[in-house]
Amino acid sequence: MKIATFNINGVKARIEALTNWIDEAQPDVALLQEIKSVDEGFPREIFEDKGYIVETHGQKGFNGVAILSKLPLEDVTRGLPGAEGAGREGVDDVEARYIEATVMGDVPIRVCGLYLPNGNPAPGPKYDYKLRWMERLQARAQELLSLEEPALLAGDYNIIPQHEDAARPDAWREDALFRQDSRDTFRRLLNLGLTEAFRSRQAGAGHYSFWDYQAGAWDKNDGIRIDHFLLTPQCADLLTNCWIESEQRGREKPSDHVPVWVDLAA
DNA sequence: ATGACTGAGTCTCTCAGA
Repeated sequence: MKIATFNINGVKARIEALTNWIDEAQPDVALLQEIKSVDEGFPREIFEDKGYIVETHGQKGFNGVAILSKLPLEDVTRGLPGAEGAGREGVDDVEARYIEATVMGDVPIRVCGLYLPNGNPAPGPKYDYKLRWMERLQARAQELLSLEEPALLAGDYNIIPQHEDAARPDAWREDALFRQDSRDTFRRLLNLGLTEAFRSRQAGAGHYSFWDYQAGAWDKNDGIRIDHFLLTPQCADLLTNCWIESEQRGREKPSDHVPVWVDLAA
């Protein structure tokens, strides 16, 4: 089963590039971030006509996450638990950044699609929100790990885990994506017993998932790797491959992120 | 080549992204 995570930077602006990608790449499951759409505005019929089940958790203007799946989904939940200020009824967070569902293949897989807060400018309230959000994610990851079942947490983490994950790490030293607190909090998440899928298959520098629109970043391969798959042990045992589809960044009217994939023996 | 872009809403400017 092929599962992709893709920060599309606006479903309306990306509809051509996104549908072309779906047609060519044929993901079994796609976890989308930054749909920048309310649920009612998401063009679900376009994907339903291609055979996908569509579950969204959107808001006006910014953020927003979605799951497209060729397989049935069960127990869909929206929002990351543990926010102090509740938003819409039944949803814990004012910002639409998290969705979970169980993909009902031969082996059921719990998939969590997340769009972690950027956190800039740092330090400041937005950075504090990012770190608090990561603590809540850690609590949810602990719950999932305690079930000892296949589960994955994937999406735009807005974290550069290591120096080799940025073309110019010095330029990011004080940025919320690379600050020591951000990396330490990400490391604590991994240390619960999660496997970072890409680094379990591929070492070395030069592998990125985001290139800024500005200053010719793509042409210079001035990128960062911030979109990740974290797998429970039972899910990591199913992993057969993980790769970054960087070619998408060179397409017409691309997102600034590209898809990251896992292939699971499930 | 000292490359200031893109998307959405408040909509010809501002905010946010990373």
